Amino acid sequence: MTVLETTNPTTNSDDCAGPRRQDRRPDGQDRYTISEVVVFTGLTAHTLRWYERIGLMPHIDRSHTGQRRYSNRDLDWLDFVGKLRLTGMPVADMVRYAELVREGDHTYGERFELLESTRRAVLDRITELQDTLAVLDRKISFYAEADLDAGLARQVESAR
Amino acid sequence: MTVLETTNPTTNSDDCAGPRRQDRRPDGQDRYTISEVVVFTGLTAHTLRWYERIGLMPHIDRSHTGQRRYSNRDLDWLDFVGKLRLTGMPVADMVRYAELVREGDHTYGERFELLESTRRAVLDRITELQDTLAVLDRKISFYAEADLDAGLARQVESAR
DNA sequence: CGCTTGCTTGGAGTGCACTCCAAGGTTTTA
DNA sequence: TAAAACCTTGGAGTGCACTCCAAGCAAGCG
Repeated sequence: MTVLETTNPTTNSDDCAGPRRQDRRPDGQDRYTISEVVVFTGLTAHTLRWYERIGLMPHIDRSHTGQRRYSNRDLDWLDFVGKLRLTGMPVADMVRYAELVREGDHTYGERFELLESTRRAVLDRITELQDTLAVLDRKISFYAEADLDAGLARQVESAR
Repeated sequence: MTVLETTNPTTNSDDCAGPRRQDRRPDGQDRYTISEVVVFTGLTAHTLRWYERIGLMPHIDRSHTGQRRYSNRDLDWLDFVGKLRLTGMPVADMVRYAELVREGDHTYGERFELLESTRRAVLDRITELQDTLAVLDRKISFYAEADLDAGLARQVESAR
């Protein structure tokens, strides 16, 4: 029975977080197989190939038999893409950004604007989350009190 | 041609944010049709019915002919659900919470824990977004410099 | 009364972001 | 050299959160 293409996201061998990304090799010997990149990024091999298909990656180098060989530069790009993903940016927008990078230096302005509007979206989202947190805290402290006096609690809640 | 079931999220008639929720009627005359609730919540009628089907709503009162009549209490619940949705909580978890509420007072402990872990998730997410913001800012200031070099200073200034 | 608009249902469809599969070729280990 | 593990592709499948549809009943107005 072959396992192939691990799917379990907990099999990351990096349970204790932190920037301990295994052992990147120096430029020149940076020809990583897809499964090494899986370890570096936490993405699945499926996802890495899919990123390439949709144009989110630059063209990845290949071995003489056609297997992917990722470079340190590719890893840097994947790190950045991971950050964009954390912002909640849709994949389509990330692809747009990747296209701009491929098109060359004359797209700096547009890239700047894309990042700026992403930045604003992140700031808005943070504000939104902080507001929500306030509501959550009120509800939580209500339940904490209710814990002390479970009988009256329901009436209090319906009154808000 | 019948329009029915508006789909356009910008047809909210509430473009200028704020808590100006139209005109809630006093308790006793609070029997809103589904389309009134659409205006209050910004959700579509489809979504409101779907929330009911999946058990995210308590049983909604009906007119003598079977049409939904929402109460102020239902509106409060939908507001709270909206907050939970903003946290990114999966709908399945919200349904779980709704079940706990239906089950009665003896589930206070579990509700408390659910809210507490949601709270922690929100805090983590805020931290994550702030970290991401730092990366974004570095990238943006790089582009801002590049823009200056490229003679695009005007754009930079207008962007702040 | 007829017309338009609104509401009902179960079930099917959509868009996103993956996620997996089959069938085969490649590389590493014993 | 043979088995085990790893890699390739195009296309199909999954899960989530809606989103829409068809067919028909209900409500408000001139």
